[in-house]
Amino acid sequence: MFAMGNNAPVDENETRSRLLKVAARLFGERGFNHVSVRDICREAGTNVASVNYHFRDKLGLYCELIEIVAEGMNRGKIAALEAGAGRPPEEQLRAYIRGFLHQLLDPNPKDDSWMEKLIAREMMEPTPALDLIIEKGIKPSGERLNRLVGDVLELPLGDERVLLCAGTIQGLCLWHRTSRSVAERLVPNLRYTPEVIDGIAEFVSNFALAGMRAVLHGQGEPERAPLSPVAK
Amino acid sequence: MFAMGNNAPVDENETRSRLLKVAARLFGERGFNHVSVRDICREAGTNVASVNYHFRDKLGLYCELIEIVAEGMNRGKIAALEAGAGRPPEEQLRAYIRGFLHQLLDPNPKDDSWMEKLIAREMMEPTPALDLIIEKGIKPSGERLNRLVGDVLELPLGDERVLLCAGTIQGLCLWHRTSRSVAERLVPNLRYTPEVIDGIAEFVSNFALAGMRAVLHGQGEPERAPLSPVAK
DNA sequence: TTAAGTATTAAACGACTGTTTTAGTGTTGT
DNA sequence: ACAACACTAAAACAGTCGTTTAATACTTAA
Repeated sequence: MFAMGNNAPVDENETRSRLLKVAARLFGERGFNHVSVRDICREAGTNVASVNYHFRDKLGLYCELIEIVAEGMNRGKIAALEAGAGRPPEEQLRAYIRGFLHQLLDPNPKDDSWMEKLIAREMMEPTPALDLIIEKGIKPSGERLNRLVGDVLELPLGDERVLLCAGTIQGLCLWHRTSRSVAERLVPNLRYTPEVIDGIAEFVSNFALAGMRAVLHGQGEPERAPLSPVAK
Repeated sequence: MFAMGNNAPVDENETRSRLLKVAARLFGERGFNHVSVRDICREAGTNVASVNYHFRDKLGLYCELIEIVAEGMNRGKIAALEAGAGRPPEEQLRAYIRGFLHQLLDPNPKDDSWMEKLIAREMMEPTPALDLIIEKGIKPSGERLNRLVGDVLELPLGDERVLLCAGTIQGLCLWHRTSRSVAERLVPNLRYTPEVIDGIAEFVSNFALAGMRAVLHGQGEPERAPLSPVAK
């Protein structure tokens, strides 16, 4: 039943939860491939074999972590979305971008910002867990963004332009995460304070909203090239 | 054993140039950390020790490669820039974006597209060669883009909005490289044919030009947050 | 012809990786 | 008491990594 043979039973299986906690931090900081099982166990104060005992293998720990954190992230985002349900869609989109950027760039991260960073990592350096990440993290998050973009553009969700714009907005945000290491070298004394992140969010929002409207009204040269990725 | 002290000097030091050629391809495909010295030597048909003999170590080979390819890339970009010198800046910017995306996404890459992919990689997963990459690849390339953006916006090069817009355009292009692994899973049968890449370039150009103009004319809410990354 | 220098080779080194084995805890249900 | 169970511990395993060593062959210069 419960309280199985645990030697130091603080809560149900302390070792297991310590591993999850440490692994979440390390994977978020360095990514799956740059964290060894021994790193995790050393910081968790457990034996090297504990990961394999509790999670089958390293990837098992990683996947379980993804499921846990994805659930928390989605709950948080649904709450944020419902909080601004009445407001104009533009304003909701601005809030989305702002929240997204804070989770990606805040140097004092909350626990639930792990997923966003992981998505950024997994895109550049996919692991066998990419499918799980897409299903649990990217798809749910992307659907909400799609709906917001569709509201702003007053287009149905399935419209190709909505999908492209939503993807582009995700890209604009993730870009600021990806380019951090370079930005910090090009701009000395760069610090991602909350005010700086707000400024970036303001810029990205303005840029994106104008870009969206241009796509809607067919600005620039008339679009004649097929936008659909499925060619011909 | 046979053919130990291999002569057959086709050109000056064949082994060395074979290593460079193979390494360029493999590093471009998989990145520094995901290519082993043994991978390179196996495909080049040389001994494992050859990398260390000719380039001191793995990083030495990597850095020499960066210098070589950066030179070629910059020469190519200068040529492309001068070719369109007379045309309107908007058109030049569209050509820049289109060329950039083709180098990032073409599944049958030319030799000189290695640098662009490497920059995308190094941002997410920096190696000790990041400083060299910034100096030889990102800075020269970025300066030219800055000039283009400055021309389009009719602003001086040092203007903060120019730097931000140029960086954002780079991000928009690199995003399509970064998100490939996810895009290929979300959109089945996705193939980056030249026509598809042209369509993406068209979309990105329209989106970016509109975004730039919005930043210029202060669209959206009036900008009150400090955009400068150096806070206060 | 001899000596130096260049280039290539097989083999090994030491450090690290994820994982498994084996033994040994203590707790639980009967 | 005793077997079953959940858990932990130290050690070893098998593999990969970048790098080094020592021996060997070829070219070149004296």
